[in-house]
Amino acid sequence: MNEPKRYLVTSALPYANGPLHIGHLAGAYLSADIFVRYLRLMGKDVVYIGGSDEHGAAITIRAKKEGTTPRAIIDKYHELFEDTFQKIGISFDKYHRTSEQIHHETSQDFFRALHKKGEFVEQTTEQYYDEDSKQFLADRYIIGTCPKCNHTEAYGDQCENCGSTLSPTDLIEPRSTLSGNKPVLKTTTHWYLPLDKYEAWLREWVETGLVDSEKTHDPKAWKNHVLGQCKSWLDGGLQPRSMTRDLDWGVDVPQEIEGAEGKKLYVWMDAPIGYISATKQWALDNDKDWKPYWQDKDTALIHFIGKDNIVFHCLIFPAILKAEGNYILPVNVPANQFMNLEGRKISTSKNWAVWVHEYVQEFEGREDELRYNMIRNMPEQRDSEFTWKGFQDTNNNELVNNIANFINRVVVLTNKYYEGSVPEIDQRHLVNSSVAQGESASYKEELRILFDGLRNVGANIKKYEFRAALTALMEISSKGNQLLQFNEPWKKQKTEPEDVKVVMNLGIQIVAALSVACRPFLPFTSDNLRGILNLPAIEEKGEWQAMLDTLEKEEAIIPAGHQINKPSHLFTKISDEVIAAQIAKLEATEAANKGVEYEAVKDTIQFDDFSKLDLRTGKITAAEKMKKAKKLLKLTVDLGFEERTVVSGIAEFFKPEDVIGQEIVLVANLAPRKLRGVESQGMILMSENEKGELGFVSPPKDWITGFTVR
RNA sequence: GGCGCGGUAGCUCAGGUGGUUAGAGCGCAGGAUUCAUAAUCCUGAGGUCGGGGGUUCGGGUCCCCCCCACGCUACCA
Repeated sequence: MNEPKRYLVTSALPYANGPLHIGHLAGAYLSADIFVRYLRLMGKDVVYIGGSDEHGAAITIRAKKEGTTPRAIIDKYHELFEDTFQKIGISFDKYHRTSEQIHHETSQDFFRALHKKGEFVEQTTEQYYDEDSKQFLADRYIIGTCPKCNHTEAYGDQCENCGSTLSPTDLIEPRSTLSGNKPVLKTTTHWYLPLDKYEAWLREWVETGLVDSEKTHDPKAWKNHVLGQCKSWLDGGLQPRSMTRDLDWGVDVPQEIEGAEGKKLYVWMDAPIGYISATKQWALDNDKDWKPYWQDKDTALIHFIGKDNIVFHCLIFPAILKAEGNYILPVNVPANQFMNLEGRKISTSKNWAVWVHEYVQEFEGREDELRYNMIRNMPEQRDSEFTWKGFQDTNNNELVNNIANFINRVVVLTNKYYEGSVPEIDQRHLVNSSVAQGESASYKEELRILFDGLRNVGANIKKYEFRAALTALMEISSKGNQLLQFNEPWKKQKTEPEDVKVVMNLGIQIVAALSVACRPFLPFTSDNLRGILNLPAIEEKGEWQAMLDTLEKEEAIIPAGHQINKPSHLFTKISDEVIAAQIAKLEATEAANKGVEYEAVKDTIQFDDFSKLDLRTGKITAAEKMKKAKKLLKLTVDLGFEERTVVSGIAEFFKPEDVIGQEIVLVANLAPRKLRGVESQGMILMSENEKGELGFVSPPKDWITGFTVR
């Protein structure tokens, strides 16, 4: 494949429902930011797109819960996202939002196009409709009595009391959460994308890179886990997926289409199109044409995402793009895995996270320090881990001791020996090689080493191997330290000043190269370093390429005679106290999470209701693991007067051999139900603690089985 | 249960198509050095490459089985 003419790079749209944490950064934003900054530095035509994902039922439900409007919620998070990204240096060309008019129009146009081409399959089903509110009710907007446990507040998709997965029509006495009225069943039509029909070409595209016999990407360049995940879905057989929902918050299905009233686009149809509408807005703002970026075969489209989004970006969105017909498909989807925090999964709901907006506030001016650690531990091939101790170590050992110290040494010596003026050199004077101790090297040979080092950084970035690229960057700095160490200018200055000039000139060239090469990773440091060197700020317009061109000719990047500024420290150490405070913050979270939360007592029932239950003491006499089920055990329960077979979801906590002989309480008159092909005749009472662990509710030891409990 | 990515030095991780004594950074030990934010440089110790079989002259690398962690999915009466 040829070098693309232009690049369109996207980062996953964060959902406007909670703040950004370090996992987001490490997953989809830093990698993309490094990539696009590098491309810009190489003089490439690149547009980097992001935006807030502001639709979907979760936002409406949250608004309802907090007594506010969806609009207020999305505004709050959109502002927070924009501010946070800007402060941590994610260099979007356009950070947009899906609530904008242009986005609604763009996604509706997409829908129209697919509808017109007959790509959709229409399917009509019966769903609940609220006649007062005049709208169909999403599963979560219907509550009623659970058919399984008789809980009166079960949702249409799930009963939170017994955990059953439900469908709204399962509910007894359903009522609308909007009006409280009884909803009526009404037919509704939805538009399905027949993914099953696209399966063949999707498979060929993913596995070989061929679309309509044209090579569009190299599958070997895709990550293993991305290919594996795609193949897993393809092998499982793709199902038609509804592209519309009966909701009141989202993009309207184009109203001229029959039956569109009250219908919204499915968020996973609407959100990725957000990349396109944001590109349109960028083009309007900058007087450009958006179309080549999405429709020209010479454009490389790259989606940076976390592993949870693989199926949408590698199968569903490409299917939508191809069905429309005018669009290119992504050349790569370099999904990252997840980043854990101090040994545990990051959890927004448990507040187990390092929030980026808090970091930029508490560590103002230390944005690059977090970026550095995130990149160094980026979960490129497998899950990785952030620890505050590790953060301190990488800062103190690598940023301070290696790179900042090297730069400081060069700047201090240049000021001391030459009053800050880059020394004129005589190239006949050789230096001790920075890479082979004891051997000598010419000025030009050392420039070549620097050139190779820079190329190595760039090559790794283009391969999406950002950790390796960062290591390559640090190697340049390490070689700088070696150059000084092997040549000892502080000793030779008195005896061989001409040799020292060559060494120090090289030192300055390396520092100047670092000011460009660190840019994708550490943009703020790049600015600071340019200031120390008294060089113009980087605009990310081909500077890296220009530098390579110069070095390839074995010429200096900074000419002799250039005046640099006084030294100042680029990075400073982070103390144990600062780290301890952050760890204490996490420990406080942990302590707060440990506090026992009691569930609210349910609605009062009458004695009659209770007496409907027939509870009996029993004893487990046999137990075996159910095949093809992780959580299920098949138990035989002795009730004295009869034996029952009960299937129970306790396999994660109890081994079959451990529960034999266990005395239990059984709901003996629960309607039987088939589970994995086995009829379960009753339900064993279990108590669940705050960790979700289960324990038996038992009668006294050696109690007689079959007795009633009341 | 099915499918998928992983399991390599104390820690974090590299190791296309099988080939001599398995690598890096941090940490640790010893030495050199003082221009620099006690920073830097050199040397060294440390691994039965998750476990067990197999193919091969030769396996971290290929095949089979098992174990562990994570993700997707089914499943908690």
